[in-house]
Amino acid sequence: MPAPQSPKQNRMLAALSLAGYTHLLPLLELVPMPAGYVIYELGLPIKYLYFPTTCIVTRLYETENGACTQIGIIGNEGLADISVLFGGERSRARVIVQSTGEAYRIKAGILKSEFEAGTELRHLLLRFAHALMIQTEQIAVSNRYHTVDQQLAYFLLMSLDRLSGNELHITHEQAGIMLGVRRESVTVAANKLHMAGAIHCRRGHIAIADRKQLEASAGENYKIVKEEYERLLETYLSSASRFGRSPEKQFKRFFQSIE
Amino acid sequence: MPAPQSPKQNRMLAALSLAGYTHLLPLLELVPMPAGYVIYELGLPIKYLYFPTTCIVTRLYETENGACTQIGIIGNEGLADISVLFGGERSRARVIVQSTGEAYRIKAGILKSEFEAGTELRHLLLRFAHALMIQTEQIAVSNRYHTVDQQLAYFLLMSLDRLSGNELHITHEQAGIMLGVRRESVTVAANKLHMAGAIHCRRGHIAIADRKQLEASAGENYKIVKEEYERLLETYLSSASRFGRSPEKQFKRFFQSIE
DNA sequence: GTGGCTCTGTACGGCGACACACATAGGCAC
DNA sequence: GTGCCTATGTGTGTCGCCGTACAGAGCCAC
Repeated sequence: MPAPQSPKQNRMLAALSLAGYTHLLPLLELVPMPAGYVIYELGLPIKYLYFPTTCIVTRLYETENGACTQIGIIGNEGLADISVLFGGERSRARVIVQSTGEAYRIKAGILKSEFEAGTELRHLLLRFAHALMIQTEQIAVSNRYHTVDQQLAYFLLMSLDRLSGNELHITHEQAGIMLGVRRESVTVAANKLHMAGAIHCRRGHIAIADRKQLEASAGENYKIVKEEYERLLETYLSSASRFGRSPEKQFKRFFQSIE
Repeated sequence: MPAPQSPKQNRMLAALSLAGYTHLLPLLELVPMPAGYVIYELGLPIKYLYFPTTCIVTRLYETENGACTQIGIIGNEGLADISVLFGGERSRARVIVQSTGEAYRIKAGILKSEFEAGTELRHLLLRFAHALMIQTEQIAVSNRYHTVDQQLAYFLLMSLDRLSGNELHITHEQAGIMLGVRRESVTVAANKLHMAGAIHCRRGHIAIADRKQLEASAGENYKIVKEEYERLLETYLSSASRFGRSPEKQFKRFFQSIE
């Protein structure tokens, strides 16, 4: 495991080759990320992009009348927010810190240039973007077909996968905002999950009691996204070793035949 | 207007510089795209990517028990399917032809190489990917908050924006599959839109009667995505002129500093 | 025109979530 | 402990969509 307070706590950064990492290192700055901090919002200028280490970041979509839905969650496997790199300056998504922690930030313009220039970083970022898209697609499906119970289970699992403990500091009200449902619906759903033995609730806290049970409650919903993220992390690892040896050469061979 | 049966009917290809376009041209092949043709499905090999000209392509997401939801629609402004370029080989999205027409196809491996190599094409593709992500995000929100009427209106507008006429060849059953609702719900919703004077239905056909009214029925849903796609097309136009003059200059500096 | 298939319209009970209202309980400040 | 604020639990009526069932209507083949 990497030492505390190292950029390598972010798995994407850890996946970089030595050359790529040392190149990026002086451009990174450790910053605290308090819950509620707005990283990106329509109309606000974007100065920095963030590689989370111990915080988690949520992508929300707000409708005209103020209703929200979470459309993605980002932990130490990624970057907040990737959409800036795609050239579409405007997005209705609002990106905020969901859980207090730390991140390494980098000037948005610099990372954009790095994204343009270096194949290695770009590959990692695109691969991550793909996983994020699958997350959003899955949420779209979930919003149509799944019950609040299932969605709450999914949300808890996704969040806790990206945190060290097994307890989430969140009220039913806040969870309701994330899921785009009423606070009361969260309460009812949480009670169902509690009855099933999956979670344990305290005032302002939700903890996993039985992970297997919780995963069962979430259904295919979680399974698919989890698998995708496991594949993402595998890609990170293989990328690190591949690029570690001889950056560009190995990369070319990769396209000729899959090793 | 471009001549019939030219790759320039696809707006992304039309946005390329002369150099980029002539480079790509011999690699493109005109193919008919019959409705229902599967472009991409989990488990099937991907040989070709498609630049639609007169067809429209839909991205569906299928759950384990066979229920579907549309998570995106692609016309002559884009490419089907971009996810292949991102390095995530697997996606649960199924990409099929929704409306019969034509497209220019290119070998997936070749376009992937072009995507890696050329900044111009990559910029266009990423910009398009951003618009597609916003579409998916919007659908996620829509699936939570909007009624079937609104979603049907949105679907009709998005489809007909990408076709030449103002009539869609589609049954209520098929529309129901796209929206992820029952056939009967589509019938009821279509009648509401008909009563409002927005559309006119025939057996197997739905036509716009009053576009303003239909847009009003769709709500912010459509407006946001439409604006995003207008911005995308503007980017295409400005890109064509910018790259026409001096292609790689702005990124050269960073290539040097990397080495 | 006639038959037959597909598409469309309508109805009814059920369920999940919503809006609203209100009661209870946890935990911090003092 | 006491008070107070916030978080949580519960109930009632409404609404939108689902599942199911069935009737009518359009259109092609013959």
